[in-house]
Amino acid sequence: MLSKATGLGKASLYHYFPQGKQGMAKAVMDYIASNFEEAVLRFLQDASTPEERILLMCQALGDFYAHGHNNCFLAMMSLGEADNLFHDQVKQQLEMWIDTVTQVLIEGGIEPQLARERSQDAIIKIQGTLILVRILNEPAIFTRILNDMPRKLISS
Amino acid sequence: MLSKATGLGKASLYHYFPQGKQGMAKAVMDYIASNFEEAVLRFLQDASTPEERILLMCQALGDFYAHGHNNCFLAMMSLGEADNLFHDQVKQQLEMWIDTVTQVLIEGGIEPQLARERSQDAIIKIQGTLILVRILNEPAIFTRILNDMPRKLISS
DNA sequence: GTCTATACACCGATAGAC
DNA sequence: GTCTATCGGTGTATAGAC
Repeated sequence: MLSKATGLGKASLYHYFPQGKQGMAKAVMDYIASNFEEAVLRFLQDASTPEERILLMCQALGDFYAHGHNNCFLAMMSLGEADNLFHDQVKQQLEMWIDTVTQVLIEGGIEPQLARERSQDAIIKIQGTLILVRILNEPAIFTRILNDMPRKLISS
Repeated sequence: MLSKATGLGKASLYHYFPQGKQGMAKAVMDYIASNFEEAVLRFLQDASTPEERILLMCQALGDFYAHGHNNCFLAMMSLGEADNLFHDQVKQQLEMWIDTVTQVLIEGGIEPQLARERSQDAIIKIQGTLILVRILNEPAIFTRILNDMPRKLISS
């Protein structure tokens, strides 16, 4: 697939990625992590109110996951052989996401432990919804969950 | 793996499964579906109250997924090449689970549409939690989600 | 039914020419 | 840098003896 997409032969790809398959996979991971930060996490570091930041993140999530049609790359990489090679990196990315949301909720006046649980709950829902939508082919579920998310995160 | 586990040579396995890999995978799917029905869904058809049935199902789910240490086979089969071969069967299984929970909630006096959404929410949480626990290696999250689940499903 | 032997395609990777 | 050719290994499956 990479060969076809780039127009390069296999050997040329191995020239750019001396670490072979693992190097190519890491490049994809880094690329997606960078995208996610730019397209989603960025809103959590805005100057606006915590409520507004949460709302913006949820909207951004809809686009990032193509309203349920994209899979989560982190979830993919936590399976099979990839898990052996990238577990630490995947874990770190996910923890960063949870921590960032937690911090915003704390700034919004929510108790630290509750903030952490709500943050976990939100990401659990994203992940679970992507699975349901993928299997059932009902994008409306993704929309429903994402619409409810800001309120569930910030309500007192 | 199958050869080692059964003590049979490859050719013998192909004798029992003339459909090859696909036949073997289907056997695994059917086996797990049967287990799930016997170990989890069974409680939803009990003679007790809807509340009690939901509670029993949630307890059974904890064991079935080894408190977060097992992956969901349906979720696995919805990825990659397997999805092409088994999408319909996977979808049917998942719909059956959602429908069964929905029916119990309706019997418990919850409006049909809300019942359906709550049922989806519960299964979303199971799926999402399995991903988080697998990546973060924090089984406590699974316990927390499962403990809250009966209340969230049946509360008025 | 089970085995050994084999076919065949693909994957990950490298060698070496240009 | 890019290519063709090739290697070793593995996965899926079959042939044919017993």
